[in-house]
Amino acid sequence: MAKEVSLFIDFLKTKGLKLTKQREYILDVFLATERHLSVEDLYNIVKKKDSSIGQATVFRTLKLLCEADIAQEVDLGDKRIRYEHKYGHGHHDHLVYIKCGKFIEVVDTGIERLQDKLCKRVGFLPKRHKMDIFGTCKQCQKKKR
Amino acid sequence: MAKEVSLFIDFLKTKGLKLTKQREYILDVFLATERHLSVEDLYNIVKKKDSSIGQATVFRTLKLLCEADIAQEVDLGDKRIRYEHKYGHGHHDHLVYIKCGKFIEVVDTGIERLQDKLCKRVGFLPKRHKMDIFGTCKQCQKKKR
DNA sequence: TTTGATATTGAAATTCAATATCATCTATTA
DNA sequence: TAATAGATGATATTGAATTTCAATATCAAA
Repeated sequence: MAKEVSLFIDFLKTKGLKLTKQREYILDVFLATERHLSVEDLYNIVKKKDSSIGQATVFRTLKLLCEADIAQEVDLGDKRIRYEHKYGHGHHDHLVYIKCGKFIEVVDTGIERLQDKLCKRVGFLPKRHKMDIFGTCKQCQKKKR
Repeated sequence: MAKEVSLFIDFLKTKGLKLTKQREYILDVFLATERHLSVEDLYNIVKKKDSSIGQATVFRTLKLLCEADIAQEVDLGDKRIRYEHKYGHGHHDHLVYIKCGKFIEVVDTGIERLQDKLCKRVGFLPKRHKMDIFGTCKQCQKKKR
């Protein structure tokens, strides 16, 4: 069993909530998918296997997963909330491939250090930051569009 | 007359569009406001002076200003599209003050350089990026919340 | 001027994702 | 088993973004 599942069970327990088969299944699918999913994306995958699961449940489960620090929202500027895996993924930025839709997570300690310096310089106490670089990967650079 | 106004006139001309008093007034107010405005924000300011101007016109004018490179969208993660001045403001990142809502524009050449390096390292061709740091300024750090 | 072609406007309608509501349904416990 | 609390899925609602549409304004040409 993935660490995330037992984490989720613990989280639900402390909140007085229940592990249902819907929640379990939604978490399974979420963990198995290495992409930035919107609620609708995840719902579409989930309903292929079990068409009885409703979009509302997917929505609510994702919120719970965020509360449990298993998932987190990402904003890639496409006007939809997307979710990514959080557990086991420390702070990171994104390189987002604008043509193929893939992304990679990066951390550059040099950049992080300069960000802190910059904040200190102007008397700013940083709480969180986001840095996303949008561009194309080698494969995509060959494509017309 | 602000440079932006003549820019806008030129833009409209090449597009076969007209400079109306509504557009002119909306641009005036936009330029006079040093904040990240949503359509609604700008509309609320505009209608104080001229209550006959509709929200749709503000919306459309902001889109035109973006096309003319006078304004640009900013996404500060509050789930609304905001607009900032673009003309005369080169690329920059933001330090956003999460309590008082102010922000400053920053450019750190060190960070920019490291970003480019990072991209080169993974064979990624960057097109655009955004980096926003959210935190509190000195004044706000004293406040409870 | 006047006209006619075209662009613009404001109000209202529509869209779309996010979220809330609610009448069941389901598990667990007394 | 009954009672209780939570969960579910269908559907309704919200709110910002965007489009529609009939009325109006603009401007070059007559």
